[in-house]
Amino acid sequence: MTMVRQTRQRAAVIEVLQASRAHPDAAWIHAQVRAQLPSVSLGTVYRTLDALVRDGVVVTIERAGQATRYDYRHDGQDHHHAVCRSCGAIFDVAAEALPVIPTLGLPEGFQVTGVRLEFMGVCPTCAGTQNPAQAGVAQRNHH
Amino acid sequence: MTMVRQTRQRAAVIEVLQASRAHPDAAWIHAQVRAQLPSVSLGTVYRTLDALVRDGVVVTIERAGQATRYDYRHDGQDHHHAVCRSCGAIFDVAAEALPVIPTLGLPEGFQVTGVRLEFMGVCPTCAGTQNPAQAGVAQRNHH
DNA sequence: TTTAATGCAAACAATTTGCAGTAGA
DNA sequence: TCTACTGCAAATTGTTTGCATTAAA
Repeated sequence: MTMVRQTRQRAAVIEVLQASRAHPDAAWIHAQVRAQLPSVSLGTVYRTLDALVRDGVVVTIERAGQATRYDYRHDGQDHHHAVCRSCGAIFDVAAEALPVIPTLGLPEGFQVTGVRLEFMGVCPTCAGTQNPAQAGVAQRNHH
Repeated sequence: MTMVRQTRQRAAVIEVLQASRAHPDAAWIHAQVRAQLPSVSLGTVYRTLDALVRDGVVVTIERAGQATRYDYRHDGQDHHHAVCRSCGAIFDVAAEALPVIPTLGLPEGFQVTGVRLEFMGVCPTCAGTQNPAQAGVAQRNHH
């Protein structure tokens, strides 16, 4: 039987994740965790995040060439994202604001474990400016 | 004024894209293009694909650590995807099968240019087998 | 004790970029 | 002609992996 172990580093990663709604990436999470446990490696952060994603506790926003952003599902609440094409800022969109998406048109027998909905577009700041805002983890909802 | 030029390599990339509904990645597209124009570089393929994505002609499916898959929007028709977590197979889901998604709950002033909807889950083949199918470009809708 | 989880560093792979040369307009 | 586009190769960068060690159960 496989056995999942409760470790200090795993707890730290989860804690950082829960405390942030800024859609952090692995490197940022790593830095935060190191403030508590200086010896934790980036590899461990990645492995822990993978496990959390598999468990459905954490959701990812993946963009080619850019670091994956991780999003803790607070209270198991579903929500979706609006991603600015220009500056990379990510905004939360409450799932309640959207209708339940029926799983029609799927291949016969496909078992859905999660739905990912992303609105691509231009955020208010970038829409109004010539020079787009700088993307970053710290900066969020920059409007 | 910027000027977009019609080049042989760009035409070849578009042609390959239009001919395939298998959600190919850049390397596969490159190989196909080279069958016609052996000198075309992978860099050019990437640059061309980027332009097509910007123009909204092509849609991407991005997964961390894996190659981005490119999907030509035939007839400008919107459609979404079902991605198998186990083998990576990608299935098309007709947009008609889904309700129009209202853009409520978005940040004030966010201009939506595209919606990306992905059903994550397990495909019929992987659900029924212990050992998952091999993911690949050639293999599509393996049920 | 048993073996999952870790830290470290090296390996990998996808994508981007600088630059000199090519070819559309 | 003019300059967008190309090919090439090197550089980046996010992510994964092998292995000896540590620590949770």
